[in-house]
Amino acid sequence: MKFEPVTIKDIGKALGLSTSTVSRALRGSYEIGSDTKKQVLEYAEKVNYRPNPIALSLKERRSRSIGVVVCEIANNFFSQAINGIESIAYKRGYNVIISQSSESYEREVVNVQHLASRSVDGLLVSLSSETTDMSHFINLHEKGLPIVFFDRVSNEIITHKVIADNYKASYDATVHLIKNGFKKIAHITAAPLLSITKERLDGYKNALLENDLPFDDKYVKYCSHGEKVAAEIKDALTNLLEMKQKPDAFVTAHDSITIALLTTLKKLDLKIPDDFAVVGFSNSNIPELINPTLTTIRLPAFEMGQVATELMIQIIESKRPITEFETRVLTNEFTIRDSSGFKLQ
Amino acid sequence: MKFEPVTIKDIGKALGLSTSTVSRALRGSYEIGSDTKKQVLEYAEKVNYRPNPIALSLKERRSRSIGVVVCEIANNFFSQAINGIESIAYKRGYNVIISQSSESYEREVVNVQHLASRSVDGLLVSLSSETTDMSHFINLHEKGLPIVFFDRVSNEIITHKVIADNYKASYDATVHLIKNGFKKIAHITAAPLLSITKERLDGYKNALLENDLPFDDKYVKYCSHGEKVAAEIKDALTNLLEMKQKPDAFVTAHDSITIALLTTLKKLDLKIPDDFAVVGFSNSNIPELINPTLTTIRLPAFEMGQVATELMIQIIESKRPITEFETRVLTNEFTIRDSSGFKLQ
DNA sequence: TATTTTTACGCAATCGTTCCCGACAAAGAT
DNA sequence: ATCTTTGTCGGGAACGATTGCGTAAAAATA
Repeated sequence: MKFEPVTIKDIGKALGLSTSTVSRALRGSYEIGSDTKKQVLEYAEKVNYRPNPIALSLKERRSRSIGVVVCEIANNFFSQAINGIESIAYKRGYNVIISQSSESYEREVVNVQHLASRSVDGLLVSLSSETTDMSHFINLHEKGLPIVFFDRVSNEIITHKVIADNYKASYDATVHLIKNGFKKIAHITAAPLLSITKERLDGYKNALLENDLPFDDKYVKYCSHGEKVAAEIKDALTNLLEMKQKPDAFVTAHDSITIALLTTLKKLDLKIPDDFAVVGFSNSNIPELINPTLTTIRLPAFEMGQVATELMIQIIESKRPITEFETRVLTNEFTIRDSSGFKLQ
Repeated sequence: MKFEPVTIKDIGKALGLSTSTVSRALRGSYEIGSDTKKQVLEYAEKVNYRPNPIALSLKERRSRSIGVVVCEIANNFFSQAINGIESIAYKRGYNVIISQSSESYEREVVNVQHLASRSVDGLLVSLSSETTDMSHFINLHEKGLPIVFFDRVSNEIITHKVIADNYKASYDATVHLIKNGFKKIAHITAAPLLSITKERLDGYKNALLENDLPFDDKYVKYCSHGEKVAAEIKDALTNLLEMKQKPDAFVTAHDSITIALLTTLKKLDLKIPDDFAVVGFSNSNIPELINPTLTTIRLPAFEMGQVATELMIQIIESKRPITEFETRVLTNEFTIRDSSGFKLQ
């Protein structure tokens, strides 16, 4: 009843050879006679022999698998990124083991330990929004486990990183709104600790300053966006709408925030872009179907996953330890649609 | 430089004990003295000992990992389902290894072989739209590998299955359209081979017949929806619009078809629901933001993933071989919005 | 005190594979 | 004819953990 694949030992027994001979024949070693080699190869083919990856992992201390740590799988950006990861990993013969932190530091730590103990050959990481202490990564990294960060990175570890040009994206978005006549632009963004949050905030801030508009803290709202983004957005929005100088436009720094904002505005029966203009970071596949069509910054999620995985495999398969690391910055797709149309005077 | 975790042997050496004693102490065996036990436990804690899962896998011929085979990760339904899978698997101490077939039979076969050779303890499968030959699954299943199907199932293998009530969903959707005055309802659906396609077609068909409306083959369009759904939809739509009796409503059987249809209708500047009403299967998180708001059938993706995983772990951890299998049918969420509003007379 | 039982631990096999180290024949060199 | 080389192959350890069996010493019993 059990699942019993054929082993190298079985082949040896069947052919009257030792396991070492079979092993060598299978790997095409020069010290095996061509007759024996052919015999083994043919028999192995016949019985559909597949080397046991578990045994190989134990022996070689590598598993040909890559661990992925993200905060959420069911998210446009990350599922697209995972798609990119999987596409490269598959081609290169690696398995992908996925775990999600749900934006929790503790879950992140547990997941990372779990993956490490499963002997993944490397870790592809996008940090949780709670993470400040990086020691769980630093420990493993110092012991030689390759780590590549993407999207949400940290500068506490020197390794390959793959990010989008967040600064430029929110800079461009903000400038675009300014050009269209909006002057009181609010920024609703993710958790303050994240690298993406800082970069996007800087872009927004500098766009304002360079266009002689004031930067005001009160126009910046942070949403940690765990399970309850909608509620957070509503609070933030209520807060913004109660201001004497209420904003006339929003730059949202995250897909779920964008959606929550649009939903909230719609519930309050506020018009876009007449009451408020919106430019959102979003990897949604239907910005054109939203009413009004949504001006978006789309992150190159798929490519980010691909590049991160390529860099990872490069490290894993490198003979000599890698000392030169790079930070790959990919460009976003900024598409202007109706939600950021000209301000009515 | 290498990544060298502490082993049971290291502990034994440090404490002057044999590996067997350490192993037994760690597992709390009764035949180890309490002093020794305490000593080992404390030392293991101190050096942060973690048993090597690879070695355990080799020994116990199980890997505490579950393989997932879906056609696409970056898809609302599947990413939500994977979320459900991961949530249960994590709780029960299992890893999740994901692969995608991209609707290709060949890729599916390769992925399945790959997962099987990695000694996954079980396979969670949603079939590709090309799959007719099930022998790659049958072989493994006969050798004792647990398989649980979800969403896209096959009756060639008797095992647990988790599906949505596809029949009822499309039946209800069709009846709803009929009640709202639509009489020429087209059905745009997925690949003809899939179980979900058949079930949804039956629901649609019977709803028509029971309401004394004719069922017409020409109103049913199949889209295999690989990479080029949009083009397929456009063809199907062109075809439908050229009919003398062109339809006045659509029931779409898949998320990407729904989106492609809406996009195409929008491009052609056709009005919903005045020109055409639409009810779509969709697990999009923004049906209310679409213009007009979209009447949807939402599959319980997360729950399906959860249930499938629970059933899987039940099989894996069962002492005696399981002979009684069930097909769990979960209910969908049918939400009526504007895209299926009353027909103008 | 002598014998049996219990306690507490070690030895060694096992899982599937690789690889170092010999072994031993035939062939070539001297 | 003897020695060295070459070509083929097998033995066995190793990877990390579990576990059946064996056994010394200590404890319990006769």
